[in-house]
Amino acid sequence: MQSYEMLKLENQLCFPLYATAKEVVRLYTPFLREVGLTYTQYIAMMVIWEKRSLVVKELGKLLFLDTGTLTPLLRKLEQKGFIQLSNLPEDRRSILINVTPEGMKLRDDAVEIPLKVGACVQMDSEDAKLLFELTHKLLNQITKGDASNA
Amino acid sequence: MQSYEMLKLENQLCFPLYATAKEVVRLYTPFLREVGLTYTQYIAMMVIWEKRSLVVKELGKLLFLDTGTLTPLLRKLEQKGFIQLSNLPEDRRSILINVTPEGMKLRDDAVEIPLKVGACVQMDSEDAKLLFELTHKLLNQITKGDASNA
DNA sequence: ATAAATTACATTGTACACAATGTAATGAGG
DNA sequence: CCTCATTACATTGTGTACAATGTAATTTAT
Repeated sequence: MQSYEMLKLENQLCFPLYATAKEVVRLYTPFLREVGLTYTQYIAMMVIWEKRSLVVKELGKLLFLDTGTLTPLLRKLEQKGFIQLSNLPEDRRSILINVTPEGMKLRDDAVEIPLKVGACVQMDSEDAKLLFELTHKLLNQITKGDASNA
Repeated sequence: MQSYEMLKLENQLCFPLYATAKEVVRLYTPFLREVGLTYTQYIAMMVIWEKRSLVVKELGKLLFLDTGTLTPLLRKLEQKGFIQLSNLPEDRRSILINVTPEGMKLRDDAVEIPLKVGACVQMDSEDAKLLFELTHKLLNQITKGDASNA
């Protein structure tokens, strides 16, 4: 009887984590739409803006996403003209991602987004820092010893 | 130039939140599969186990999910025999969800799941409590003043 | 009582997300 | 060199998630 307590939604840690992540992504949506990106495309572009050039496997490792998600996503980014996909000569199994000039121009439009979203949230910086650290800690804990990270 | 710093993945709070939630859900998957549920079906069943009987709108409000997600999900739970859907006589627009005896039996199989997942995580209870509180705080902040909550 | 607004849910279309499987290229061992 | 395991990505199928739209029932305002 007592053990059913652990099956109550209100006693779960996973649920507020799941729901909050979902609602935060939803907060981004209207701002991202203005620049023609989805949330997942946005975090992919963040990596691509910084690296300029990288391979799909590398991107997947950074975003914790597999090729079943990335393959169609990258094709959409290519269709929109933000990236260019090509074969890596050194290893013809790999796909190289390169940002285009339009892709870099997009960054100038996107640069306001973190501020705009931040303005909607009103979380004090101490809580934000704590939440940042705790989620990173948990993420590292979970994905450590993960075979897919080998 | 400096402002591009805010577009780095590593400086985002949203990303570890998004990735952690995703990976935590993934942790549940093998255990949930043993009892024939997906994660979303599981959190829905948690509410249904506790309430025994409730209307779709109520469930949606508790889970932060809309009918586009819930309608097909509830039909699958009905097909599996865990719930029964019917019209509410007092308001024929509403759909009433009732748990079946098999649905209640499922709870006995599911009762081990929080423990099994907890064993995979190794987060000390202080951090877990903090993370629980911070995500709840942020979730309330975001969904406050939300028209869809009216 | 009746037109108009609202509400509860259903449907459609787009986009993840991932397990499972497939395929071609690379690398390792003999 | 050749076989075999591994790797990087592609494909398929299932299941969310949600915006936008549709529909029928209820409520509100007149």
